[in-house]
Amino acid sequence: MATVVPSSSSSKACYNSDCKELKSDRPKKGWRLRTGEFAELCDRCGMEVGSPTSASSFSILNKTPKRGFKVKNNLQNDISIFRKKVDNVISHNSAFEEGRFCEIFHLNASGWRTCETCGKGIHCGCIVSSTAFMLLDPGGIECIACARKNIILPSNLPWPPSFSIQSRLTERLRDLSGKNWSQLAGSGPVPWKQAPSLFNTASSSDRHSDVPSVVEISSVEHIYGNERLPASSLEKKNDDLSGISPNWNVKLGAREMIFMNGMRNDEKSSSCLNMCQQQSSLKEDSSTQPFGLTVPYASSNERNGQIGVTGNHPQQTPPPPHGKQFSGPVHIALDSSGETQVRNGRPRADARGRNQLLPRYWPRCTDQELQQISLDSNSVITPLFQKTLSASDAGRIGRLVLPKKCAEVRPEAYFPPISQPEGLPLKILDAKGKEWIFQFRFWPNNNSRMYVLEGVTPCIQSMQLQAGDTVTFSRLEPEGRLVMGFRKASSATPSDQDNETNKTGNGYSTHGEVELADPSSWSKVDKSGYIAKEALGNKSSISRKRKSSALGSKSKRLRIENEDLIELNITWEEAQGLLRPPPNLVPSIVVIEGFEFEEYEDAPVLGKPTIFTTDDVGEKIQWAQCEDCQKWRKLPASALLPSRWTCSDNPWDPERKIDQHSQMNTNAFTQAIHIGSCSAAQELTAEQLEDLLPPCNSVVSKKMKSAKQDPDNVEALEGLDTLANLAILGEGEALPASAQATTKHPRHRPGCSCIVCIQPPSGKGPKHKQTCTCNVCLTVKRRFRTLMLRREKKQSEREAETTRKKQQPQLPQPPPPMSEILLDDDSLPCSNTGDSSSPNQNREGNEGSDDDPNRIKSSASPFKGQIDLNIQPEREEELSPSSDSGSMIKLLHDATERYLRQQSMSNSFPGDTSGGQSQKVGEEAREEKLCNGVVLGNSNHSADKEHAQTLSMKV
DNA sequence: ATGTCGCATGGTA
DNA sequence: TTACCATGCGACA
Repeated sequence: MATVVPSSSSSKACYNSDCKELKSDRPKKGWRLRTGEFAELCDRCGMEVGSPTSASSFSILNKTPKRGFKVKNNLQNDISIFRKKVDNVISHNSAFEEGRFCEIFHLNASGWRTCETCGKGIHCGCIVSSTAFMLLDPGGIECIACARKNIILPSNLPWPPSFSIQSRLTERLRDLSGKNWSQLAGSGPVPWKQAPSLFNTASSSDRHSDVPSVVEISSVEHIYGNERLPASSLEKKNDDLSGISPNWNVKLGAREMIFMNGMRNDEKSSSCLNMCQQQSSLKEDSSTQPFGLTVPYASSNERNGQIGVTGNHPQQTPPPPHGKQFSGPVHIALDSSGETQVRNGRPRADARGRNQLLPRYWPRCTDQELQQISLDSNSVITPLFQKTLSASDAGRIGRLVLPKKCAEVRPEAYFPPISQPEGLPLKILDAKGKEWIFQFRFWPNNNSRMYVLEGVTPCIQSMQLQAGDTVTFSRLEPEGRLVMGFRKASSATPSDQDNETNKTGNGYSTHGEVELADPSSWSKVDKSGYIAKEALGNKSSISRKRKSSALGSKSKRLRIENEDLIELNITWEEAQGLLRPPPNLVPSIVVIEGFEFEEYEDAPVLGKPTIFTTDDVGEKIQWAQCEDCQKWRKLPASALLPSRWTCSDNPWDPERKIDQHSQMNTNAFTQAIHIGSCSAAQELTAEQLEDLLPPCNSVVSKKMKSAKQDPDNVEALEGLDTLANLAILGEGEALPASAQATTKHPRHRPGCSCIVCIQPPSGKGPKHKQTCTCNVCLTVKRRFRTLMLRREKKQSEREAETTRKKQQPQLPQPPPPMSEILLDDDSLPCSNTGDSSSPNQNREGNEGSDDDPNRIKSSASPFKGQIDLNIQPEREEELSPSSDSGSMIKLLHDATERYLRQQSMSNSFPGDTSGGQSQKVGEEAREEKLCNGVVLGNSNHSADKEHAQTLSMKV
């Protein structure tokens, strides 16, 4: 009875071809026909159907011409039995009312089966009916009602209902508890042992031949002969399904066909409503529908049907095709325009919350790709999932992180279960047929597991993949082999765009919703397949606008890599220059690896790069350049400027107040207060600016020239990083920018010339001779010297401590105070007031202890006769006295003395508050300031201040 | 110094 | 809040 053969309304027979009855003179209305008319049923079949109320209750069903499906296997259903049963039912109710009519005009009525438990006939050939039964492990099916009774039975339906139905069917299943559904869902996937074909441990013949395993989307032509659904029908269908299936009508050209074997309920997709024999009820929330017959993937109709694409589980792998119904390609449904329907592939999933495979893993393969994958076989391809390669995936580590859902047995058991972290080797074919063997394994992670494929590097390289590209894992049926396809990021499918850039919060394309509501847009959508590609080139302003993109963190990272690379093409130094501490926050000081870092509770703020200095009265100021007039403006040091700052945003310039014609970029806030003006003259001369600019922004020759012209400035600059850089440059030819890069500390600012910032990164930069007296070398030497002094003192203290210990051996020794542990080499001469810290802070207090012989290293330096600027003073400290460091010490001493003599003309800094120290200490402290611009061993507050003082210059 | 392995961490949905 | 997962990182070879 489910096979409804369209017939002329003038026919006297009941429209139900299985009925054999003659319709009466007043036939009952049945479902809506493609012509827009309603099927005329006999009194019995159409009983109680003709009333408007009844009709409305079936509106979705009636108005929804469905895509046709074929059952790929050759399961012949005992329709006669079913007819009898239906007839029995009909004797009580209208068959149509009972929803036992399949809405599809099944020409061949394939797919009818009987429940193994109750014998109820169920059409298994369409998506909707897939919710009405479940496959049984031993074969056969069971209606949903019977399944409820055996709810703990695992479902044989790994694929959820691909399209949810807001229908009477749903209501009928509403009483099924969520818990039950959950349980069903949890059992959704077929246990791995039931799907051995993937690893060729069982032939296809082992499978249950009577299981309607593969349901394919057949072309409308196939179902309807050469007829096609009139546009009106399609429209009606979409009207009915509006709000149900936002994505399902996303269509592209045939070659852009995307596979989709299912949709979440909230996608509410629907392509085929098959109201067959629904005695059970679905939960209203179709998302909880755990069952689903294989939702057909779209497949290529090219290559004479050699490519079959299914969404079935291996267990449901169809037997070798035979017979006209089961052979040939899986046809994708065509819309009225004849274009191939495209869907975002969703592998089977139980659509239940966390058991659901994230949309980003849904396989979206073009048939071209599948054609690529299909090789030359007649295999059916089952896209499983895809993974957009992260940097880690594509990196040298060779580990491809697998989605847990795809890796674990349930519910997305694409890979064999592994219980040991070592996992199993997996053979995966690439599109060329080459076999790769990856280690499928996991490691524990947060009470969970993290699954990876190891050893993918050769494959990745072979495919020339990189981060952002996508690999697709499919299964080749009936061989059951895993196939790995790929898609370059540059050739991302439109659905990728749809899913990754157009996703709204719920992960579904708004396109789909719009398009669903307007079927006429289908053709647009079809084209959009290519348009979307073009849109990709635009780097999708949409994606940036969308706050909640479907992109994961991975994708965001990728996006940065791929799209914002240019925008991020700034150096670390520049980035540091952009960082500003959050306003009104005092940083805490953290010493890491001997280096001092300012740590803020809040993240640093990206601000406009400015130049910090002090004015002639010793007040900290900063200079900022107007974005409009390019003039430099003096601002308080505490000012935090936006990245785009103009004179009009300058409320600190009362003398340069509102200039009406320069308010282009003024916001309301700044208008309300004092506002600067671009018309105001710059307070900074070009030469002064030249001096202010950090070396990276200033031509060295100009700087030197400027220095010559202004001895005062050169004094300020020479004591800073400029001098260090120049010293490095002075070694010979100018170094490329990369060679000049230093390992500046995170809070480095222009002008900071602490030893951390002035030394080139490890392995970079020229090697300095022992006799070199450049600023960097002198700094290193001086630090070394102070280290030695400190070490001596430490040792003597330790000896004294040991003596005390011997006198009081029973008393536990408190840990040394932090000031002692973290004392900087230069802090020793300074006060040990506990606030000592510096960017150079080292741990020689510990590392330099003599009682740690492991730390004594040979001084055999690979750079004999040279000074490695990358050498760490604390390491130097560890030099063995027996080594040739003695000469080095002497050299250091000589250089230091020479340097001190050179600096003897320098006056004490006004901000030098290191009173109370010995003269030597004071000199050293000053010495540090002169050389590094940062008071080593001082608190960060004073250091910052004095840093600015060091930068002080008469502007 | 470099690569690998195993796990931990933290960002994100 | 939790789970996932991209990536960092220490240990080790």
